[in-house]
Amino acid sequence: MNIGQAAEASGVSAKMIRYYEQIGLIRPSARSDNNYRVYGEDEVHVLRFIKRARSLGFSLEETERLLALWQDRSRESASVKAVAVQHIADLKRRIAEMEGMVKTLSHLAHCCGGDGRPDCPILEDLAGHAPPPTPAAPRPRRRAQ
Amino acid sequence: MNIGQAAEASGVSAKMIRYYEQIGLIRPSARSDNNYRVYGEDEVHVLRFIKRARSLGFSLEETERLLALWQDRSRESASVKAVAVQHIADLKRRIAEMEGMVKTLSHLAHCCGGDGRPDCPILEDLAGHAPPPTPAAPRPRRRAQ
DNA sequence: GTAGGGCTTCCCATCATGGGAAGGTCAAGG
DNA sequence: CCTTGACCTTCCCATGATGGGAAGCCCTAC
Repeated sequence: MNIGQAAEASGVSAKMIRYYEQIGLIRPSARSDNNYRVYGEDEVHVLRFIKRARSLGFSLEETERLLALWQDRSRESASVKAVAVQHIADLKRRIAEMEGMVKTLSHLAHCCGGDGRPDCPILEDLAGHAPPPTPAAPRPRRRAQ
Repeated sequence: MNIGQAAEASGVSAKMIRYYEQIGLIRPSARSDNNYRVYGEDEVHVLRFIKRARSLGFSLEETERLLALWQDRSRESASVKAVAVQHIADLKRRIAEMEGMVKTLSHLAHCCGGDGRPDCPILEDLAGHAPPPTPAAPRPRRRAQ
């Protein structure tokens, strides 16, 4: 199986497969005579594992730990659970943070007329009730080059 | 006021102030004889505006739009509200995504013994019930150089 | 005069992913 | 036999927002 087929079969892009190999998340695959990467079922399972872990929000570093635990038959499930529990806490923290933003913004948006007049509580909040500086907004917007 | 004082007064790091200037989010400050950046109250207000917008999760691009609206006295509050409403929707989408992760993970973690035995529903889920490939986990972990 | 702290620019790293160029390889079809 | 197109290879660059740090200039206090 070439990298394209492994990508198809696992849902991980070829680009990412090469990257995972480069950073040592997966081991270098075998190569065929023409120097193409060659994959088997085992490798596809590993890629699917990574894909699933990523879709649950685990970082590549956490994914690496989980992968190692998966392949360690003498693991203790407590080790796995610890990684998961930590990640859940992290997700909850980020969710709470965003919910705070939503709460504040919803309130402000609710108080904003959203009409043709310039008065806007959203801007007032952002400005901390300071008057806008007279100079116009910057236009060029050339990002770092 | 030098950049360090402006950073102190606004809560935006000196590093970031320079960056914002570089990408055109704020206009280049005046310079003193010794080529130091010089800031006044107006600039600090702008920086605080940016800081507040960032703390509400707005991207720098959205922040730029809000900044322009703030400085446009003939703005329509509808324009501001549109930016906010879009951002709220975005936040809600991301929250929902993460809540899905939390839900799945909480269930799996709850079902996991978290003891000294190797059996682990978390790994089973990640693996899609495939057996772990025999090769040990990769160790080197040398990131892209 | 020198020590320290602040400022300047410039480069690099993060995290995970994608885009794209330049070139090798292979199969099908004219 | 040659071309075309679809693969594959490596290499470099970009994203978004931020921080770290080096090398060198400026100013003030001792």
